[in-house]
Amino acid sequence: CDVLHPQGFDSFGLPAENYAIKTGTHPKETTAQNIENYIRQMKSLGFGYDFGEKIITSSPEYYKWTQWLFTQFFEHGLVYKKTASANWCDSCKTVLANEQVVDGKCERCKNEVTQKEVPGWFFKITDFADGLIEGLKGVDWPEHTKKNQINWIGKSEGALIKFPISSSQFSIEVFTTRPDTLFGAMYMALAPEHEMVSNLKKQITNWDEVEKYVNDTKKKTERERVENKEKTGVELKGIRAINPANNEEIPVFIADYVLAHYGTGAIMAVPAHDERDWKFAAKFNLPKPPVVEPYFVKNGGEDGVRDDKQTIEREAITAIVKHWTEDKYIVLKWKKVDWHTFITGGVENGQTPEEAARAEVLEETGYKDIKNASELSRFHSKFFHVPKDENRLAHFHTFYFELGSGEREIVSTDEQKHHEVLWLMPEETVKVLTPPGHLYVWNELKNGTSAYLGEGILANSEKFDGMGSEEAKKAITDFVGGTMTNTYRLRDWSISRQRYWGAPIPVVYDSNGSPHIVPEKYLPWLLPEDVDFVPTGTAPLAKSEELKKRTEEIFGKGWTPETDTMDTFVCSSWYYLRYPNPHNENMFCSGERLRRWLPVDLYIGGAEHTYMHLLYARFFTRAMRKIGLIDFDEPFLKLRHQGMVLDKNGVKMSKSKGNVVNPDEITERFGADAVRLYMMFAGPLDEDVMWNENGIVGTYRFLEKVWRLSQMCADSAGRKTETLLHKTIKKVEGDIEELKFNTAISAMMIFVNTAEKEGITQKQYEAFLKLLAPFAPHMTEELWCELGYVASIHLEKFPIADPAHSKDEERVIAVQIDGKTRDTFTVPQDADDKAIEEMAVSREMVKKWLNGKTISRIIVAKGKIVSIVTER
RNA sequence: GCCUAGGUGGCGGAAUGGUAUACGCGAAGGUCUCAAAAACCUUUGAGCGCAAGCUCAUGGGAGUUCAAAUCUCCCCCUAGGCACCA
Repeated sequence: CDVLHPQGFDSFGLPAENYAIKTGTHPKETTAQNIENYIRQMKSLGFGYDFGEKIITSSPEYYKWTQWLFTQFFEHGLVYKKTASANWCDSCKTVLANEQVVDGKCERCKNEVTQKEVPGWFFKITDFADGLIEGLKGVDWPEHTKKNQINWIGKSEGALIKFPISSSQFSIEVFTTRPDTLFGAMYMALAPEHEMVSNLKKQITNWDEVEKYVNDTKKKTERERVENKEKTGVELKGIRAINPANNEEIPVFIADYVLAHYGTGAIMAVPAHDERDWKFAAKFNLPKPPVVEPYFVKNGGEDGVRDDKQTIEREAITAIVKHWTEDKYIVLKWKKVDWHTFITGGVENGQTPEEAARAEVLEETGYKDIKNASELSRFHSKFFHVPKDENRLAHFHTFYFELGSGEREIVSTDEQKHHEVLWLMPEETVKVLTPPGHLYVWNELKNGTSAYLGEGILANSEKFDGMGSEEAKKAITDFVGGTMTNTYRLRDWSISRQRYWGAPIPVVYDSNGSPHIVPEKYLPWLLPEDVDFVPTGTAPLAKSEELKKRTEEIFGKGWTPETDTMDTFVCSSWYYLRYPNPHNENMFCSGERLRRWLPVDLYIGGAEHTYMHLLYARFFTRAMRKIGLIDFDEPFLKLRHQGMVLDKNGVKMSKSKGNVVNPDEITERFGADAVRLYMMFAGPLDEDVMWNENGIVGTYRFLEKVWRLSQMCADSAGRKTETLLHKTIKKVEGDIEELKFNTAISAMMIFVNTAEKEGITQKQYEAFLKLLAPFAPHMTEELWCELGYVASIHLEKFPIADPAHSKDEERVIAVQIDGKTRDTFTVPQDADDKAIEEMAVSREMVKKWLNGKTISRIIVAKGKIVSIVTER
């Protein structure tokens, strides 16, 4: 079949620009030189690309279409302008990428970096969030890559709820995934950047403190806010919010753990059911009342809920009882069922739960001297009560009792029939306890109360008490007039860069400052060349007289050009659509060629592209389909990752570390084929490869053996060689299909080692050379020529494995006795399980090991293993 | 802190429920040689044993199974990524 295996150069970007700044050479020139060198090196390694079809993203021929796509997106409402916070160096007057910020300082001038609102163009990738999640179902990608993208997009289902600010006309909207916990909201927290902070300035009585906190936050990079473990914040004194569920006033804080760009930039804080809110509330002495009580449903097992049985709902108690002198606790071991529990029982009419608990302790264990009593958290539980033969939905009150002495009454024989009273140490208790609810209260007793994050049954929530979390989410949202909605952690894609070496954004501004796209007939909107690209604090393109003149000549006096360039990820988000038709001057790609070649069948790239490139490319594909430019949703049907090459200390190779290997030098020493083989042999494709020159010696020797083998071809050879040849063809073919080049090479090494010993015919040797040809293209071509062929070996068909030849006459059977391999023997290939079993038990070795034991079971597995199990 | 992927000889790795350590590197001994290099042959997980062979070993601990590097749970460590996601 036809394969399009193209190669291109993503040549815009910061590294090229930095290199140009350093050397004073225009990036256009260095880029051209580098491309030429790369192509030469790739050719010397025998890479079979068609370099006539190459793409260079920094060429006007290509970026014309990058710009054209921008204008298409613009016209279809997928582009907009807004300000967003970015790392800003006030000394360089420039935006910095996270990696250019070192310890909160600019890597170039060491000036302190602050967060600044910077205007820029954005692509509406969030419009496609659901599709980007759904689309992953239909593609053959590594599971972990899919998982990572889904987590990155981060869909949360929740509600928008408004909290009025008392004695003002304002209200603040929050997004929450847990509207069921609204009655437990004890404070609100706003991102320090939240617009309401300045709106409410007049009413805030501690403005100085608030302003200082806002300014301090600006000094933190988002990363520092993330890594800060201690929760900080400042209360907005003089401001109170009203919890719309119960109309109670709660304090309002600003806190940097709340991020402006997620949700609404404001949260309702429920200390009892969120870990961060719990910590924050603890620090600021705020109450933490629980409003959701844990609910455990037991499914499966002896005590799992059974659909065919009736369910009895009742109030219940459970009690943890501590020994009067030792650190031991009462656990009941049940007799009719495999249960270990604390003391449990029902609450009778007229009893308080505590009375019921005390009575139950007395009844079941006889102990009566309860010295200290305290109440623990409530929980709910649904399970099948084996002794009572019915499902139970029990609402538990839990108590902790400390005994004062061992004073005890006699326990009725009836109770004794049900369970045995054990006194257990804490570590034993944890091990044996059956009900999850009991483990939960035990944890609370031992480790103190903490935030309960799960769902459950509502309490302290007025008329919603007793409702399940799931149902309550909608009910409470409706009750306060909120709306159910989804939020994503994915943010819109900022594509503006204040740099020189990128595709100019094809936008001009009229004299009022309103943006207009550059019409198609003026594309490519060329990157001006009369620009000093050394950074001076103004955007490089703003310094171009030519660009200014061009804009005025075309659009009129007073019109000005956009001076930002595009993020290079824009260029790389659609290049695969250009590959089938790279020189088309009328379209980004003809419809015919799109249908012929796309989507991409197999895409190989590093795992580091999971969140950016791969997501952006998928967004582009979906956006272009929406516009009607293409007719598929997913650009890459099958994706596999390749690993990085590390130096021998396991460090990523990079120019800045000076640990890179020059392919020219290494090819000179070992030859391209040995280097290629080593790279493939060193490990699985998707794992990193440690560069170790000693390893190349191995593949070099292998190639020498292959060469020598050409002198050893005879008229006939052992049957072994023929069998192995067909096995090897099958193995190599399958491994290539699965991209397991390391094991394919291993199989070929085994073949050569065997052929050396067993002999080889010319026909077998020729078949082997064809197998090796894709791996070692140069040497196999040479040998092919020496054999007298005129046409290239690379035009030959791949050998076909003959199943009739790839089967051995015999196979080896292993015998395991009680799980240990004790003997092996060979049987004819066609032996059946019955015969194998009979042979196994008649073996001397097997008889010896079976000496005096009775066989209870014999398993013949996959015609390979006989497993004999004796009675124990 | 969170997400993802890993942890197998001296080293790179093989085996995805069925004889652990394929293949390669390195190392030791030998053949050839005046010598060396190259090449070739033998050995090479640990321990015990004259040997046949036995015991132990896939980060640690528990479990499921006739059988676990492989499946389940807990813990430890390493790498990569990260935007405290309400």
